[in-house]
Amino acid sequence: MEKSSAVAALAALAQDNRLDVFRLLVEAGPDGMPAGEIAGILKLAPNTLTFHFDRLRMAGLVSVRRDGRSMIYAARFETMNALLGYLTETAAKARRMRALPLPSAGPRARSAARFRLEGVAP
Amino acid sequence: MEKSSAVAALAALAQDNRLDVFRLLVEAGPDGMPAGEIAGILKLAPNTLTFHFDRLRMAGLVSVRRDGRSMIYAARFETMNALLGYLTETAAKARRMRALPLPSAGPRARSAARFRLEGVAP
DNA sequence: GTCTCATTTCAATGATTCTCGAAACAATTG
DNA sequence: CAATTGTTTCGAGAATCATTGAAATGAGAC
Repeated sequence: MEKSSAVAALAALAQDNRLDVFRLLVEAGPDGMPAGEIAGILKLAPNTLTFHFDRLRMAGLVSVRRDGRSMIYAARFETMNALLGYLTETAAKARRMRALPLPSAGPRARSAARFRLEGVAP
Repeated sequence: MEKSSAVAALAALAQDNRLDVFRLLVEAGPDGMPAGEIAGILKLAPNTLTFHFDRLRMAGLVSVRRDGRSMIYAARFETMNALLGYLTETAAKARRMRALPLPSAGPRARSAARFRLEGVAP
């Protein structure tokens, strides 16, 4: 992931309502959730929610599809994984540069950066 | 980590210059780096840099100490780890709720969320 | 077709954000 | 002490952001 994409994704998540929306969509899984249901749960005005969806969508963090008159939004796990990768990548580089400190000093070994969000975005 | 802290940290990192600053500080390690050196490398006006340091500091992502007339800024790995934890936590919950999909369908197993940034903030 | 439901678009507003120039402050140097 | 260096504080300005109310669009129901 490039820096500009990382900044976009971070900015998209750096807002109370949007973070709530995204976390709700992650819980909902790959099938997503209709906009109206999210508006009901989070008590957000529909037009305000559209505004936030746009931000999340521009950052590649959610996808949309139409089902009847509902719009179904879903989390894009791929992008979230890429963001987490970008954030831990810097740490990995730093670790390499600092030549593996505390090789046997500490009781428990430091684990390498590993993570994965599950799911497939449509 | 609480949601408000996560939003604060995300917002602090969601800006080009600040992300550069933070990544530079992560590379610099626990000993940190003087403000002037960062200003030189990233070509930022000193007062602009102070503005960004304040954001990062308010979010708990960096610490400061004075050394002579230099201010030494250092990344607070603890906070960054907490943020990564917060972000992956949601995913873990979602995974549990969706009852471990693809238990043996894929060739390689999905690993649990594990990460760690190294270092100790002063 | 008309009606209703779900969501989006548009325009306006107050709040924040980022950057800059000028001035102030702190600590070392001469 | 005055001069210099490194950084912060202050004030201002343009830009972006989040929210709102009103109107428009899209799709199914009657």
